[in-house]
Amino acid sequence: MPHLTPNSIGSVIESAVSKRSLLLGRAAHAFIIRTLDTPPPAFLSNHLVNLYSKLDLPGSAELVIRLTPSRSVVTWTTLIAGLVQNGHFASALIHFSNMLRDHVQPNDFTIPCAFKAAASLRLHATGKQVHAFSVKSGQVTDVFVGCSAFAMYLKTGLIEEAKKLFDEMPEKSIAMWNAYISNAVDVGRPRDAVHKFIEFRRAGGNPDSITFCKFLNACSDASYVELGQQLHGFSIRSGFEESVQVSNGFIDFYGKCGKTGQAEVVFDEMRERNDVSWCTLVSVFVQNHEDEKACGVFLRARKEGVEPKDFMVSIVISACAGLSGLELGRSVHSLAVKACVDDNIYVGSALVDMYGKCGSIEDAERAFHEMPERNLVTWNAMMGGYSHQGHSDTALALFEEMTGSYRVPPSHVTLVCVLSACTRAGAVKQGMEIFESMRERYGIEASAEHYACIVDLLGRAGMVERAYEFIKKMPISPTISVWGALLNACKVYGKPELGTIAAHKLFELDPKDSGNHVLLSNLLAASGRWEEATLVRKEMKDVGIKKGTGYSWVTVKGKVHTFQAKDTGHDRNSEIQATLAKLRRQMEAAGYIPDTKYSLHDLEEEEKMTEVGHHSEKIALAFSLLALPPGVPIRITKNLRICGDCHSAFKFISGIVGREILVRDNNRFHRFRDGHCSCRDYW
DNA sequence: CTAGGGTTAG
Repeated sequence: MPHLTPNSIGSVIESAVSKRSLLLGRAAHAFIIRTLDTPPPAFLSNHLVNLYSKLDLPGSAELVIRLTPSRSVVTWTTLIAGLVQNGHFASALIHFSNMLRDHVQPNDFTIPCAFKAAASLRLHATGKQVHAFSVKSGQVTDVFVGCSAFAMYLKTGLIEEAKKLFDEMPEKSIAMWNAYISNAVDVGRPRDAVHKFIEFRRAGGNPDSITFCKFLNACSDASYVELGQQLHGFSIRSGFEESVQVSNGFIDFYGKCGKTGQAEVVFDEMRERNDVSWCTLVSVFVQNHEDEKACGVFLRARKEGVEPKDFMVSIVISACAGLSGLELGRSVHSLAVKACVDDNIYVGSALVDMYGKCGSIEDAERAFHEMPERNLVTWNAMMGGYSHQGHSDTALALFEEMTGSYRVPPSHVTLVCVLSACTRAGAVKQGMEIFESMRERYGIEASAEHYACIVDLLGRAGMVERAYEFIKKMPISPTISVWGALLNACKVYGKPELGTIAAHKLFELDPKDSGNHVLLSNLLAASGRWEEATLVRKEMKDVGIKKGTGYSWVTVKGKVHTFQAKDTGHDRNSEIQATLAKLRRQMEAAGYIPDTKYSLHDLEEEEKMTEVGHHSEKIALAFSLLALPPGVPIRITKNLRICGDCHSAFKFISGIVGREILVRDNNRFHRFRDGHCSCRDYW
């Protein structure tokens, strides 16, 4: 490289920075040391500081600074800006004061960095000092300086100071409006954000891509669905159809409003996508419980060569949790290890959650213990896993450990886990005590979810009337899950009157749901109130509510086998039928009597018996017994709730064949072993 | 060679 001039070395370093190539940058640095005088020209030192601070090697950058006698404002600012960009806010502030001690005056590039660092650390006193400095030097009126000072006051919560600054600014850049709107969204005041946007438009402002993104967040947070849709037209007219960020914002907005179809349309129509586009679409499907679609988009992304980063991996793992897809979950786990993202706290928490929901508590524990750091979500996931699997005592012990020795303050999610663990353990007294001390001890206001837990707690313990009295005294209006818990208890303990009250509340709140009608009708039938039961069925038919088709599925060697009731379409059908017949004989010998009230059709008794014998979960079980090697636990997933007859049949079968049977239905998890189920009181 | 406001999650 004989012809390299200092100027061209500068360009080489510049390109190393833009390509983020440390190798190239180090080569240039070595070349400088070998061929040029020490110290090199000041501008080359600046280039080197820029290189190391952008590539997040602050130590090397500091070293270059120390070896540069002619440190200028640019040298210092380059270092500080790099530190801020890489999130090292405290060192940025330390170097800001080092710079002052070095008698170098900050310019209007330096001060915004200092404001940003102070704001990110919520150091309002430091922020005020920087502000005072910029007033004295006359720099506040600069649009960048003023805007960053304004943003600092917003972030540190000094709203009055922020407003004063806003009004005093001679020229308001769009960044100032964006900072305002964005802050309103961040502090949970989306309506303020919307009002500010309208004020901005009245003042003649034209939104840019950042305004659109933040405004969309405000729309979804405040459920302003129509406003967001109107904005879609406006954004296209303003020429933002090509903006990847804005399109990503619309995908997210439509997803949060439950319009997954629209979200997909926006995604499909994008000419260019980045990995955020893919992640957003996957998470849209997960948020709306369309986990299969989420996995489908993920596989498509893999095919298109999108790198599996921590973000994507954590979302896909939660999709696997929703599907109870242990095999797929394991394969995403190994992908996470290969991509070196399994150390990420989001990924780790998602793994704990996934293994817990898939019924593999040992894997959940392993993932939990292997995590380098844990946060509240990690603890919640582990506790949820234990509680879900019926290990109530372990869940409660973990709660003690978390709040006691680890001093992690619980969230409302934690308390839902704890209360449901109490329910499973039948610990009424303990559960009530925790519930009543929530506000005082943990500063958590009980939400409808917590009330539902208590109704469930009392209901499952057989105190159905007390549960109803409890609902009547609720200070907030009871939700679907509250009445659902009561109806469930009425079903278990045969309380047709209360059950009818609960069910009718549910019909109002959730008119399209078929499950509640079926539950009430079964309850009435079981209590001998045949006419009322028939009436509920008739009502259901009249209003046009259909019971969704029930599916059960199992995964064998990575292939998913799906079954419906009375399914005869599988390749191994004749073997399946033979297994079902054999199982029925063995069960009957052990004392099993088919419970025909779970047959939903108007048939003769004999036919009903045959029908319940061919529910999708039984077929899936027969197939699993054929297809899986002996001793391996059988995992069945069902999109509806497992039927009561199948539930008792599975208990018998688990004893007869000596196998563990794990069923994940759309309500809960069942582990059948040695003639028992982990949910004991459920049916 | 240096700057403000910013899209995705458990």
